[in-house]
Formats: sequence, structure tokens, C-alpha cells
Amino acid sequence: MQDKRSNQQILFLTDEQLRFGIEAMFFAYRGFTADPDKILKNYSYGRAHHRALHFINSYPGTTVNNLLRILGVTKQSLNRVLRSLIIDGLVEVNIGKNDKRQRKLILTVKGKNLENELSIAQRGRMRLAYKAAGPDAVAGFRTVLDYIVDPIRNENKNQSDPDSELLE
Amino acid sequence: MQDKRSNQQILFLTDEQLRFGIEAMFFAYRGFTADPDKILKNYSYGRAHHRALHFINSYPGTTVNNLLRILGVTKQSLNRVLRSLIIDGLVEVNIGKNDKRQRKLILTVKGKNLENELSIAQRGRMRLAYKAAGPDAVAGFRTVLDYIVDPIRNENKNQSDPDSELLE
DNA sequence: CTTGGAAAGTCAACTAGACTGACTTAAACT
DNA sequence: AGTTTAAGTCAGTCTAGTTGACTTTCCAAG
Repeated sequence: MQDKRSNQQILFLTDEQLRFGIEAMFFAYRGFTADPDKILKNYSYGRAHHRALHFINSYPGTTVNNLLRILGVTKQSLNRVLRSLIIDGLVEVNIGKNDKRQRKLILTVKGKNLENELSIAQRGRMRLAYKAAGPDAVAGFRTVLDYIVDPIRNENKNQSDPDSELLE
Repeated sequence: MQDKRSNQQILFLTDEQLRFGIEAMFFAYRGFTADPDKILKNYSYGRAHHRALHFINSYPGTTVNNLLRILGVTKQSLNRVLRSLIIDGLVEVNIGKNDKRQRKLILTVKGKNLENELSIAQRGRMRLAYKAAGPDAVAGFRTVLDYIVDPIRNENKNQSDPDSELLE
């Protein structure tokens, strides 16, 4: 077991392995967005609408500013998307109670329906992948993704793992 | 295998877990592209140029049609990007020996330099993530990504020797 | 109670990177 | 000789992002 591991330690961080990982991310992201993209076409919406629907659904009552922070786009860019979702009756806007400048965003029934249709498609592919890969692989998948998002944040999260010390 | 996993199987496939995975993919892809994107700005190139450079570097001598297949874009779209890379002296075009209609694409020294600068930045983040997460997590990461790309293809690949994932 | 700043929204102009459709040229295949 | 394939191009459209400037409304601190 140890011998086997020390082999892996040498190999899994090679430039070639990292390149494979990079390509896998590219292709996986394409697969990941393929199913919802098809559905969105039927509604003449784009990926940006999907993202807005997703996060408003995840954080109902979120403010515009908060959504801007999460999505990482300018308000001019978000506004175009948000406006069409509001006009089309997918998103409802409520004035904040504590702070009347704020606009609290929630999905209408119609909005929830579309979000759900998109989500079912996207979760479908993820579920197949999770199921096929198994719980351990999924745990590893999530761990690596979290570190890609923020390489520094969880630096002491892995200290309990004795293997991590051997990787210098 | 079924006994050991039956507990986890209830939990790791819930809609909530799948939603977390979906969000993680979104944020990870952003992180994944953030570093090269910054560099590309200095050269007035975009992500599309990066992708072309990456795959020409990975498959030197690839044809235009092959690149189109890999990237999944139209030739008009690729052409705009490719043209600027050729004019700027990053990509060299050679007429195919067997088939003179084909154009074999390779990177010039200048092209390799930029590809390497981008790749170092992108691999840097991946390396940190891989290192921090450890070999087992990386194996899981790759397994899940492969299934997301193509949910059906690797159906009997599961539970095989984990080394096979790493050593390709 | 005024004033400065924050939240939201808008107008305009620009860019990247995708798309469709139509067409040409050269080479290969049959 | 005729058809198909690889590559390239022109023209126009679309989505989704950007910067910059500006307004309106409202909160909060001096």
C-alpha cells in the first residue's frame, strides 16, 4: 500500500496529469451545460438566464447586489437578463422591508417551473455521473473543485490526512 | 460493495447534493479560467485563443477539421481566432503531405511561449488543488469529470484499479 | 435636517465569441 | 469527369460580457 502510494505521489502531479485534468475540466463543463442549453433555446433564453434563475432559486429574496457578487458580472449585464425575466413573469421583485432601496428577488411559479426543468436536466447528468463514479469519487470531486475555487481558503482542512504531508 | 455503500447512497445522490455539485462546477470553472484570462488580456487575446493554443500544443500537426471537432465550434468562429494567431506568428501552417488539402497546425516558438505562460498559470492552480486534495480525491475528481463528459461510455470502468485513472 | 453615499436602474457604445447561410478554391476520390 | 471533402471567406446576427456616465430613491451619519 505504501509503495503503491509513493508511486502515485510522484505521478499524479506531473504536468501531463495536470494537462489531462485541465482538458477534462473543459470537456466536462461543456457536457455540464449542454442539456440546459438545449432547453433554454426553446424559451429564447441563454446561459445567463439560467444562472440567474438558479441562484434566485437557491437564495430566494436575494438582493440585486448580492446576485451581482455571486455571479461576478456588472449590473448592466445582469440587468438585461433580469429585466427580461421580470417582464416575462419568471422573477418577482419585492421592495426590501428594512431597506427600501433593496429589491428582493424571488421566482414566480412560472420561474420555478423553468428553473426546475433546467435543473432536472442538469441534475440528471450529474446524478448519472455521481452514481457511476460512487460516493468516494464524488467526495474527491467536490474536494478538488473546492480547492480550484479557492486554493488558499481550506489550507488546514486536510492536515488530518497523513498523506498530505508527503506531497512536498 | 453494496453493503458498505448503502448508507452513503441515500445521501450523496440527493437533489441538494447534486445542486451543490452544480454550483461547485460553476465556481470552479470560473476559478479555472481566471488566471489565464488575466494573462490573455495583456496580449489582447481571449479564451478562444487559449483553447486553440492549448489543443494545437497538445496535438501538434492537427488539422483544422480535427480542431473544429475537438473545440465544437464552427469553422467561421475558429477561423477568426486562428487567423490572428497565424498573422501574429504564434501558429504555423503546413500543407499536409498525404492530403494536400489539409493544413497541419503547429505552434511556433512564440506560440509555445505563450501557451506555456498560460499553461503554467492554469496548472499552478490545478497543482495546488491536486496537492491539497491528495491522490485519491484527484482520482475521484477525474472519474466524475469523465462521466459528466460522457455518461454512458465508461460504464464498466467503475471500481477498477484506481491507478488506471491516474496513469492513463 | 441636510448631505453624502449606497442600491438600483438606465442609456450608449464597445468587444468577444459564438451562430447561420452562401460561396470559392483546391485537392482527393470514385 | 463529376462529386465530395478540407479549408477559407464574406456578410450578417446574437448573446453576454465590458466601460463610462448618469438618475432616482433611500438610508444614515454629522
